[in-house]
Amino acid sequence: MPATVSEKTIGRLSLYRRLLYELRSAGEENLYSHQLAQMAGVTAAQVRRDLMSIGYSGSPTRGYDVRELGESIGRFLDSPIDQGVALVGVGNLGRAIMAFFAGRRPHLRIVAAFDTDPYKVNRVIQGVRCYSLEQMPQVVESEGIQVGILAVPAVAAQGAADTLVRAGVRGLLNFAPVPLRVAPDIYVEDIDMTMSLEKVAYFARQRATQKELQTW
Amino acid sequence: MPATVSEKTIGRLSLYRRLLYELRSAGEENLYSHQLAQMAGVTAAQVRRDLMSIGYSGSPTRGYDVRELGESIGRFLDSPIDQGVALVGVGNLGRAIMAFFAGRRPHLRIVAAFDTDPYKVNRVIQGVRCYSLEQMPQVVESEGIQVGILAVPAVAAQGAADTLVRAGVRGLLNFAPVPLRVAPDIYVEDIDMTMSLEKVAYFARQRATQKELQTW
DNA sequence: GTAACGCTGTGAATAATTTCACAGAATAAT
DNA sequence: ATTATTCTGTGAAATTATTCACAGCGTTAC
Ligand SMILES: NC(=O)c1ccc[n+]([C@@H]2O[C@H](COP(=O)([O-])OP(=O)(O)OC[C@H]3O[C@@H](n4cnc5c(N)ncnc54)[C@H](O)[C@@H]3O)[C@@H](O)[C@H]2O)c1
Ligand SMILES: NC(=O)c1ccc[n+]([C@@H]2O[C@H](COP(=O)([O-])OP(=O)(O)OC[C@H]3O[C@@H](n4cnc5c(N)ncnc54)[C@H](O)[C@@H]3O)[C@@H](O)[C@H]2O)c1
Repeated sequence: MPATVSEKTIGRLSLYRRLLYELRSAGEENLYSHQLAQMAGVTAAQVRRDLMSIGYSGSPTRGYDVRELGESIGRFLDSPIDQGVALVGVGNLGRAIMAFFAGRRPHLRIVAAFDTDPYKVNRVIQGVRCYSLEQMPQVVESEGIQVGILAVPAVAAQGAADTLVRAGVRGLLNFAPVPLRVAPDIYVEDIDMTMSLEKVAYFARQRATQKELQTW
Repeated sequence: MPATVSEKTIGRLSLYRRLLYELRSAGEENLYSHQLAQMAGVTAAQVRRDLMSIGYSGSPTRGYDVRELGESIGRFLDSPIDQGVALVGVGNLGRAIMAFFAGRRPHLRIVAAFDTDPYKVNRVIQGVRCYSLEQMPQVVESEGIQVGILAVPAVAAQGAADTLVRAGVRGLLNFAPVPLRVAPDIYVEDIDMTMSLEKVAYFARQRATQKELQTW
């Protein structure tokens, strides 16, 4: 069991757990590494290697217990106490995100939203209260929020990140197409849709071209 | 100049180009690898290594020409002819995406949307016509679409992917939290917000804990 | 019993990615 | 001119991530 677990492994564990949850709903009780691997789109060795890091062991004959493994990943990934999330920027994307996460994982839910638009402040959207920026330090403090989602325009992203971090947030999910400058002990995950779409366009084109050249 | 360029490098090149474009708007004409690196949040060696793959050379004394380098990345990344994109699923997320990409890069724009909801079909949203699923093969064919964005509910994602691929699409940007099963010559990029948020929550917590234990 | 099977857990090998470190080059200063 | 400076481009090294390959085990079949 390694001291630190890589970012990639954490991501895959999250995926495995979701797949296990679906299997459990479907009534499955056991599965082998190669089955989970096929569902997750990775190799069986990868699955077993990832599971080493949480210290869960399967049986050579039955494989893994769907319920136990799911719970084991949960104990590893989730906080023992519920983690509240703050969303900054209640625009088109922000509202879609609120709708998406509403009523999902209770361990990790959006508990407060922030926006500069006075029309949005004090409204309740998807069951979540929208506050003004001035209220952020107080709300983040009182709710014990450690995670922030940035869905503000690019120009406002760095400022919003600074305010969140000053208020006590330790991790950021950033949708603004701007690399954030934060202290090295703050974790930032960027979701850069423009970059992702350009990647898809590049490789789609490349594969199409390769296909044409396929003469062997 | 390597025969194939890694996915990660393609992603960073997309980012570099955006940063260069901003610099150009700000009137900058030259910059060094360490400056671009700092803006992109990577090392200078990484920038130089990435630029090797597109075969653009800078000057040891002036660094890189902002305009030339941007154009050079464009020639490498972009298709010589405009690439149209199809969006499937005009819900909360789909509409936010349409708003976001509307009027951005003309090389790579959403030219058609698809939805099963008869209320949405034949409407024009953000300048983009919404079609029924039955029209997909015909529209994808006539528009020469190679790239698809999936913003449909999880249960509909695999079916929508299959329909897109059958119609001729070679690359997919998938927002549904479901690993897609497609032919190996189809490129898929997943944006899994649940996984990303869980990663942030995990590392935010871990860093916070480390800070507490910081006794050295 | 015990032999055969097909899995897991994991050291070792391999592959991919990043960083180091420095020769070579363009310029500026003298 | 010559020297000093500070960068780029790139082999080589280091690091990180993935895959191979197999010993060992629980189960089943006979
Ligand atoms: N819409 C998308 O699908 C999409 C896709 C990729 C990236 N993004 C990025 O996500 C961000 C939000 O996009 P959007 O489409 O929701 O934009 P939007 O304009 O619809 O919403 C932005 C919201 O942020 C609020 N805001 C502005 N400044 C603020 C500040 N300083 N503090 C708090 N709130 C502030 C605005 O009042 C508005 O409600 C942008 O950075 C955009 O580039 C959006
Ligand atoms: N909203 C978010 O911020 C968010 C975040 C992460 C992931 N997602 C994922 O993105 C997807 C869409 O999310 P959403 O919030 O926009 O959902 P939504 O319910 O608002 O929209 C889904 C849209 O897809 C259409 N649709 C349903 N079946 C279809 C089919 N077979 N073909 C074409 N269109 C079909 C519906 O009519 C609807 O317009 C979901 O898979 C969701 O899990 C959304």
